[in-house]
Amino acid sequence: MVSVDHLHHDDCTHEHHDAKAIFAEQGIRCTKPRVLIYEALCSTKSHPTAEELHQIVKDQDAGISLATIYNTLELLVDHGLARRIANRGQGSGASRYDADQAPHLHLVLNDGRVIDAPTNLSKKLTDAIPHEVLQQLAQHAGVDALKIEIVEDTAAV
Amino acid sequence: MVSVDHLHHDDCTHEHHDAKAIFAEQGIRCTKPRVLIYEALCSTKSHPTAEELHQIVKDQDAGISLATIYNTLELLVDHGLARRIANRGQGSGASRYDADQAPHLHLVLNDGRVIDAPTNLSKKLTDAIPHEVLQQLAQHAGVDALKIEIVEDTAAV
DNA sequence: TTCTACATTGAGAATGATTCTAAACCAATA
DNA sequence: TATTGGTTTAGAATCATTCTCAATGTAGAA
Repeated sequence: MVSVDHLHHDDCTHEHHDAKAIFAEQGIRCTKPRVLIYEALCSTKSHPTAEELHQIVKDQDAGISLATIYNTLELLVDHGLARRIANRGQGSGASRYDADQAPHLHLVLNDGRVIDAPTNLSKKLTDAIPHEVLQQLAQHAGVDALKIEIVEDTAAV
Repeated sequence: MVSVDHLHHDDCTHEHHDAKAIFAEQGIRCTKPRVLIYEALCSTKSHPTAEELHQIVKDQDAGISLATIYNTLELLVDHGLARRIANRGQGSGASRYDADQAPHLHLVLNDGRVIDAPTNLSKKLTDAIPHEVLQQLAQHAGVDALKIEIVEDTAAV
Protein backbone atom coordinates (compact mmCIF):
# COMPACT_ATOMS: atom_id res chain seq x y z
CA MET A 1 0.00 0.00 0.00
CA VAL A 2 2.44 2.64 -1.17
CA SER A 3 0.18 4.69 -3.42
CA VAL A 4 0.79 8.40 -3.86
CA ASP A 5 -2.63 9.61 -4.87
CA HIS A 6 -3.86 11.51 -1.85
CA LEU A 7 -2.90 14.83 -3.34
CA HIS A 8 -6.24 16.01 -4.74
CA HIS A 9 -7.87 18.69 -2.61
CA ASP A 10 -11.47 18.86 -1.51
CA ASP A 11 -13.49 21.02 -3.85
CA CYS A 12 -17.27 20.54 -3.91
CA THR A 13 -19.94 21.54 -1.43
CA HIS A 14 -18.93 18.96 1.05
CA GLU A 15 -16.00 16.79 0.21
CA HIS A 16 -14.80 15.19 -2.91
CA HIS A 17 -15.47 11.50 -3.27
CA ASP A 18 -13.83 9.75 -6.13
CA ALA A 19 -15.96 6.67 -5.96
CA LYS A 20 -13.90 4.78 -8.49
CA ALA A 21 -10.65 5.39 -6.65
CA ILE A 22 -12.17 4.65 -3.27
CA PHE A 23 -13.65 1.39 -4.48
CA ALA A 24 -10.35 0.38 -6.05
CA GLU A 25 -8.59 1.16 -2.80
CA GLN A 26 -11.01 -1.13 -1.01
CA GLY A 27 -10.68 -3.85 -3.60
CA ILE A 28 -14.36 -3.80 -4.48
CA ARG A 29 -15.72 -3.70 -7.99
CA CYS A 30 -16.78 -0.41 -9.46
CA THR A 31 -20.27 -0.76 -10.86
CA LYS A 32 -22.76 1.84 -11.95
CA PRO A 33 -25.26 1.12 -9.16
CA ARG A 34 -22.55 1.29 -6.52
CA VAL A 35 -21.25 4.60 -7.76
CA LEU A 36 -24.70 6.12 -7.89
CA ILE A 37 -25.64 4.87 -4.45
CA TYR A 38 -22.39 5.90 -2.84
CA GLU A 39 -22.43 9.35 -4.39
CA ALA A 40 -26.05 9.85 -3.42
CA LEU A 41 -25.23 8.92 0.15
CA CYS A 42 -22.17 11.18 0.22
CA SER A 43 -24.01 14.18 -1.12
CA THR A 44 -26.68 14.37 1.54
CA LYS A 45 -26.72 15.11 5.22
CA SER A 46 -30.19 13.66 5.70
CA HIS A 47 -29.15 10.14 6.75
CA PRO A 48 -31.48 8.49 4.26
CA THR A 49 -33.09 5.09 4.58
CA ALA A 50 -32.56 2.43 1.95
CA GLU A 51 -35.96 3.27 0.56
CA GLU A 52 -35.16 6.97 0.35
CA LEU A 53 -31.87 6.25 -1.41
CA HIS A 54 -33.76 4.06 -3.84
CA GLN A 55 -36.00 6.98 -4.75
CA ILE A 56 -32.98 9.20 -5.31
CA VAL A 57 -30.95 6.88 -7.51
CA LYS A 58 -33.96 5.75 -9.50
CA ASP A 59 -34.06 9.24 -10.96
CA GLN A 60 -30.66 8.56 -12.50
CA ASP A 61 -31.10 4.92 -13.41
CA ALA A 62 -34.64 3.67 -13.26
CA GLY A 63 -33.55 0.07 -13.27
CA ILE A 64 -31.80 -0.06 -9.91
CA SER A 65 -33.54 -2.40 -7.56
CA LEU A 66 -34.09 -2.01 -3.85
CA ALA A 67 -32.18 -5.22 -3.21
CA THR A 68 -29.12 -3.62 -4.74
CA ILE A 69 -29.46 -0.68 -2.42
CA TYR A 70 -29.39 -3.04 0.53
CA ASN A 71 -26.52 -5.07 -0.86
CA THR A 72 -24.46 -1.99 -1.58
CA LEU A 73 -25.14 -0.39 1.77
CA GLU A 74 -24.02 -3.54 3.53
CA LEU A 75 -20.90 -3.55 1.40
CA LEU A 76 -20.14 0.08 2.20
CA VAL A 77 -20.66 -0.47 5.90
CA ASP A 78 -18.43 -3.54 5.89
CA HIS A 79 -15.68 -1.49 4.27
CA GLY A 80 -16.03 1.42 6.63
CA LEU A 81 -17.33 3.73 3.92
CA ALA A 82 -20.68 4.21 5.61
CA ARG A 83 -22.35 3.71 8.95
CA ARG A 84 -25.67 2.17 9.72
CA ILE A 85 -27.54 4.11 12.35
CA ALA A 86 -29.62 2.26 14.90
CA ASN A 87 -33.30 2.69 14.23
CA ARG A 88 -35.61 4.06 16.84
CA GLY A 89 -39.17 4.80 17.61
CA GLN A 90 -42.32 2.89 17.06
CA GLY A 91 -42.85 0.20 14.63
CA SER A 92 -40.87 -0.95 11.74
CA GLY A 93 -38.50 1.96 11.57
CA ALA A 94 -36.06 1.67 8.74
CA SER A 95 -32.33 1.89 9.35
CA ARG A 96 -30.60 5.05 8.27
CA TYR A 97 -27.20 5.43 6.69
CA ASP A 98 -24.43 8.00 6.73
CA ALA A 99 -21.25 8.25 4.69
CA ASP A 100 -19.85 11.27 6.52
CA GLN A 101 -16.42 10.24 7.78
CA ALA A 102 -15.81 13.31 9.92
CA PRO A 103 -16.20 12.52 13.60
CA HIS A 104 -19.61 13.70 14.74
CA LEU A 105 -22.46 12.62 16.95
CA HIS A 106 -25.90 11.55 15.85
CA LEU A 107 -29.07 12.62 17.56
CA VAL A 108 -31.54 9.81 17.03
CA LEU A 109 -35.11 10.95 17.55
CA ASN A 110 -38.17 8.94 18.37
CA ASP A 111 -39.93 9.93 15.17
CA GLY A 112 -37.18 8.24 13.18
CA ARG A 113 -35.18 11.29 12.19
CA VAL A 114 -31.45 11.40 12.70
CA ILE A 115 -29.69 14.75 12.83
CA ASP A 116 -26.05 15.62 13.24
CA ALA A 117 -24.99 17.29 16.43
CA PRO A 118 -23.41 20.71 15.84
CA THR A 119 -19.65 20.35 15.57
CA ASN A 120 -18.85 22.32 18.69
CA LEU A 121 -21.24 20.42 20.92
CA SER A 122 -20.20 17.17 19.32
CA LYS A 123 -16.61 17.92 20.19
CA LYS A 124 -17.38 19.14 23.70
CA LEU A 125 -19.18 15.96 24.52
CA THR A 126 -16.70 13.64 22.90
CA ASP A 127 -13.73 15.35 24.52
CA ALA A 128 -15.35 15.15 27.92
CA ILE A 129 -15.43 11.39 27.91
CA PRO A 130 -12.30 9.77 29.32
CA HIS A 131 -10.79 7.64 26.64
CA GLU A 132 -10.08 4.77 28.99
CA VAL A 133 -13.70 4.52 30.08
CA LEU A 134 -14.83 3.73 26.55
CA GLN A 135 -11.97 1.29 26.27
CA GLN A 136 -12.92 -0.49 29.47
CA LEU A 137 -16.50 -0.68 28.33
CA ALA A 138 -15.45 -2.20 25.04
CA GLN A 139 -13.35 -4.71 26.90
CA HIS A 140 -16.26 -5.50 29.19
CA ALA A 141 -18.45 -6.12 26.17
CA GLY A 142 -15.77 -8.12 24.40
CA VAL A 143 -15.75 -5.95 21.31
CA ASP A 144 -13.13 -3.91 19.49
CA ALA A 145 -14.63 -0.47 19.62
CA LEU A 146 -17.65 1.39 20.88
CA LYS A 147 -19.06 4.75 20.02
CA ILE A 148 -21.49 7.18 21.58
CA GLU A 149 -24.93 7.80 20.24
CA ILE A 150 -27.43 10.30 21.58
CA VAL A 151 -31.00 9.13 21.54
CA GLU A 152 -34.21 10.83 22.49
CA ASP A 153 -35.52 9.79 25.84
CA THR A 154 -38.28 7.32 25.22
CA ALA A 155 -40.63 8.87 27.76
CA ALA A 156 -41.18 11.98 25.67
CA VAL A 157 -43.28 11.72 22.55
CA MET B 1 -56.04 2.98 47.87
CA VAL B 2 -55.76 1.79 51.42
CA SER B 3 -55.21 -1.86 50.81
CA VAL B 4 -53.00 -3.77 53.19
CA ASP B 5 -51.58 -6.38 50.94
CA HIS B 6 -48.07 -5.11 50.43
CA LEU B 7 -46.73 -7.12 53.30
CA HIS B 8 -45.24 -10.04 51.46
CA HIS B 9 -41.46 -9.72 51.37
CA ASP B 10 -39.19 -9.78 48.38
CA ASP B 11 -38.41 -13.29 47.49
CA CYS B 12 -37.17 -13.31 43.96
CA THR B 13 -33.75 -12.70 42.55
CA HIS B 14 -33.87 -8.97 42.08
CA GLU B 15 -36.23 -6.36 43.40
CA HIS B 16 -39.82 -6.31 44.41
CA HIS B 17 -42.31 -4.75 42.03
CA ASP B 18 -45.87 -4.51 43.16
CA ALA B 19 -47.37 -4.46 39.73
CA LYS B 20 -50.88 -3.84 40.98
CA ALA B 21 -49.88 -0.77 42.97
CA ILE B 22 -47.69 0.58 40.21
CA PHE B 23 -50.43 0.19 37.61
CA ALA B 24 -52.93 1.87 39.92
CA GLU B 25 -50.51 4.72 40.42
CA GLN B 26 -50.30 5.16 36.68
CA GLY B 27 -54.03 4.87 36.22
CA ILE B 28 -53.80 1.86 33.97
CA ARG B 29 -55.89 -1.27 34.36
CA CYS B 30 -54.45 -4.21 36.15
CA THR B 31 -54.94 -7.28 33.99
CA LYS B 32 -53.39 -10.69 34.21
CA PRO B 33 -51.39 -10.39 31.00
CA ARG B 34 -50.01 -7.02 32.02
CA VAL B 35 -48.92 -8.25 35.41
CA LEU B 36 -47.23 -11.30 33.96
CA ILE B 37 -45.46 -9.33 31.27
CA TYR B 38 -44.33 -6.56 33.59
CA GLU B 39 -43.08 -8.97 36.21
CA ALA B 40 -41.28 -11.04 33.64
CA LEU B 41 -39.56 -7.92 32.32
CA CYS B 42 -38.64 -6.75 35.82
CA SER B 43 -37.17 -10.05 36.84
CA THR B 44 -34.57 -10.29 34.11
CA LYS B 45 -31.48 -8.36 33.19
CA SER B 46 -31.37 -9.81 29.69
CA HIS B 47 -33.25 -7.02 27.88
CA PRO B 48 -35.60 -9.45 26.17
CA THR B 49 -37.33 -8.96 22.85
CA ALA B 50 -41.11 -9.11 22.55
CA GLU B 51 -40.78 -12.63 21.22
CA GLU B 52 -38.60 -13.72 24.12
CA LEU B 53 -41.03 -12.26 26.62
CA HIS B 54 -43.80 -14.11 24.88
CA GLN B 55 -42.01 -17.41 25.42
CA ILE B 56 -41.54 -16.61 29.09
CA VAL B 57 -45.10 -15.60 29.90
CA LYS B 58 -46.61 -18.39 27.86
CA ASP B 59 -45.28 -20.80 30.43
CA GLN B 60 -47.55 -19.15 32.98
CA ASP B 61 -50.56 -18.51 30.80
CA ALA B 62 -50.53 -20.32 27.50
CA GLY B 63 -53.22 -18.06 26.05
CA ILE B 64 -51.30 -14.80 25.96
CA SER B 65 -50.84 -13.57 22.44
CA LEU B 66 -47.86 -11.84 20.93
CA ALA B 67 -49.98 -8.84 20.06
CA THR B 68 -50.64 -8.35 23.75
CA ILE B 69 -46.94 -8.37 24.45
CA TYR B 70 -46.49 -5.56 21.98
CA ASN B 71 -49.48 -3.63 23.28
CA THR B 72 -48.34 -3.94 26.85
CA LEU B 73 -44.75 -3.02 26.12
CA GLU B 74 -45.90 0.11 24.34
CA LEU B 75 -48.08 0.94 27.31
CA LEU B 76 -45.23 0.43 29.75
CA VAL B 77 -42.89 2.57 27.69
CA ASP B 78 -45.47 5.34 27.41
CA HIS B 79 -45.82 5.36 31.18
CA GLY B 80 -42.11 5.35 31.82
CA LEU B 81 -42.16 1.88 33.33
CA ALA B 82 -39.92 0.42 30.63
CA ARG B 83 -37.56 1.55 27.91
CA ARG B 84 -37.33 0.40 24.36
CA ILE B 85 -33.75 -0.06 23.27
CA ALA B 86 -32.75 0.82 19.73
CA ASN B 87 -32.11 -2.26 17.65
CA ARG B 88 -28.85 -2.82 15.90
CA GLY B 89 -27.03 -5.09 13.62
CA GLN B 90 -28.01 -6.77 10.44
CA GLY B 91 -31.42 -7.51 9.30
CA SER B 92 -34.65 -7.52 11.09
CA GLY B 93 -33.32 -7.16 14.58
CA ALA B 94 -36.06 -7.09 17.14
CA SER B 95 -36.29 -4.26 19.65
CA ARG B 96 -35.30 -5.02 23.20
CA TYR B 97 -36.90 -3.82 26.41
CA ASP B 98 -35.74 -2.97 29.90
CA ALA B 99 -37.69 -2.16 33.04
CA ASP B 100 -34.68 -1.32 35.18
CA GLN B 101 -35.26 2.20 36.50
CA ALA B 102 -31.81 2.68 38.00
CA PRO B 103 -29.70 5.01 35.86
CA HIS B 104 -27.34 2.92 33.77
CA LEU B 105 -25.91 2.79 30.29
CA HIS B 106 -26.63 0.20 27.65
CA LEU B 107 -24.01 -1.33 25.45
CA VAL B 108 -25.74 -2.20 22.20
CA LEU B 109 -23.80 -4.76 20.22
CA ASN B 110 -23.90 -5.54 16.54
CA ASP B 111 -25.06 -9.08 17.12
CA GLY B 112 -28.23 -7.76 18.73
CA ARG B 113 -27.28 -8.24 22.37
CA VAL B 114 -27.69 -5.43 24.85
CA ILE B 115 -25.72 -5.52 28.05
CA ASP B 116 -25.67 -3.15 31.00
CA ALA B 117 -22.53 -1.13 31.57
CA PRO B 118 -20.98 -1.82 34.97
CA THR B 119 -22.24 0.72 37.50
CA ASN B 120 -18.90 2.39 38.10
CA LEU B 121 -18.12 2.91 34.43
CA SER B 122 -21.67 3.94 33.77
CA LYS B 123 -21.35 6.62 36.42
CA LYS B 124 -17.90 7.76 35.32
CA LEU B 125 -19.09 8.32 31.81
CA THR B 126 -22.35 9.97 32.73
CA ASP B 127 -20.71 12.29 35.24
CA ALA B 128 -18.10 13.34 32.73
CA ILE B 129 -20.65 14.82 30.39
CA PRO B 130 -21.45 18.46 31.07
CA HIS B 131 -25.11 18.73 31.83
CA GLU B 132 -25.58 21.80 29.69
CA VAL B 133 -24.18 20.11 26.61
CA LEU B 134 -26.92 17.50 26.65
CA GLN B 135 -29.42 20.26 27.25
CA GLN B 136 -28.17 22.29 24.33
CA LEU B 137 -28.29 19.23 22.12
CA ALA B 138 -31.86 18.53 23.16
CA GLN B 139 -32.74 22.11 22.38
CA HIS B 140 -31.02 21.86 19.03
CA ALA B 141 -33.05 18.77 18.24
CA GLY B 142 -36.24 20.32 19.55
CA VAL B 143 -36.94 17.57 22.04
CA ASP B 144 -37.42 17.43 25.79
CA ALA B 145 -34.64 15.07 26.80
CA LEU B 146 -31.82 13.03 25.37
CA LYS B 147 -29.85 10.19 26.74
CA ILE B 148 -26.58 8.49 25.95
CA GLU B 149 -26.33 5.08 24.41
CA ILE B 150 -23.14 3.18 23.69
CA VAL B 151 -23.17 1.21 20.48
CA GLU B 152 -20.63 -1.09 18.94
CA ASP B 153 -18.68 0.48 16.15
CA THR B 154 -20.15 -0.77 12.92
CA ALA B 155 -16.79 -1.40 11.31
CA ALA B 156 -16.04 -4.34 13.58
CA VAL B 157 -17.89 -7.57 13.02
C1' DT C 1 -9.72 -5.15 -28.08
C1' DT C 2 -12.01 -9.37 -27.36
C1' DC C 3 -12.79 -13.24 -24.44
C1' DT C 4 -13.65 -15.45 -20.17
C1' DA C 5 -14.60 -16.28 -15.42
C1' DC C 6 -16.94 -14.88 -11.88
C1' DA C 7 -18.98 -11.23 -9.09
C1' DT C 8 -23.11 -8.39 -9.31
C1' DT C 9 -27.75 -7.19 -10.42
C1' DG C 10 -32.81 -7.30 -10.66
C1' DA C 11 -37.56 -9.04 -9.90
C1' DG C 12 -40.03 -11.16 -6.98
C1' DA C 13 -40.62 -14.52 -3.32
C1' DA C 14 -39.58 -15.39 1.51
C1' DT C 15 -38.73 -14.08 6.18
C1' DG C 16 -39.04 -11.41 10.37
C1' DA C 17 -40.91 -7.78 13.27
C1' DT C 18 -44.65 -5.05 14.31
C1' DT C 19 -49.26 -3.22 13.81
C1' DC C 20 -54.09 -3.57 12.64
C1' DT C 21 -58.92 -5.47 12.86
C1' DA C 22 -62.96 -7.09 14.82
C1' DA C 23 -65.26 -9.92 17.83
C1' DA C 24 -65.10 -11.99 22.44
C1' DC C 25 -63.78 -10.86 27.02
C1' DC C 26 -63.06 -8.80 31.51
C1' DA C 27 -61.77 -5.03 35.10
C1' DA C 28 -63.51 -1.17 37.49
C1' DT C 29 -67.32 1.20 39.13
C1' DA C 30 -72.02 2.02 40.65
C1' DT D 1 -74.33 -7.97 40.26
C1' DA D 2 -74.95 -5.38 36.00
C1' DT D 3 -72.96 -2.22 33.04
C1' DT D 4 -69.59 0.04 30.34
C1' DG D 5 -65.66 0.74 28.03
C1' DG D 6 -61.04 -0.69 27.92
C1' DT D 7 -58.41 -5.17 26.76
C1' DT D 8 -57.28 -9.46 24.61
C1' DT D 9 -56.99 -12.69 20.94
C1' DA D 10 -56.06 -14.80 16.38
C1' DG D 11 -55.03 -13.88 12.24
C1' DA D 12 -54.50 -10.76 8.47
C1' DA D 13 -51.94 -6.79 6.93
C1' DT D 14 -47.90 -3.97 6.58
C1' DC D 15 -43.20 -2.70 6.49
C1' DA D 16 -38.17 -3.62 6.35
C1' DT D 17 -34.86 -6.71 4.97
C1' DT D 18 -32.93 -10.85 2.99
C1' DC D 19 -32.92 -14.62 -0.23
C1' DT D 20 -33.04 -16.95 -4.91
C1' DC D 21 -31.38 -17.50 -9.26
C1' DA D 22 -31.29 -16.34 -14.04
C1' DA D 23 -29.40 -12.55 -16.68
C1' DT D 24 -25.89 -9.19 -16.86
C1' DG D 25 -21.54 -6.58 -16.49
C1' DT D 26 -16.73 -6.04 -14.72
C1' DA D 27 -11.82 -6.88 -14.39
C1' DG D 28 -8.19 -9.21 -16.02
C1' DA D 29 -6.01 -12.35 -19.43
C1' DA D 30 -4.83 -13.26 -24.05
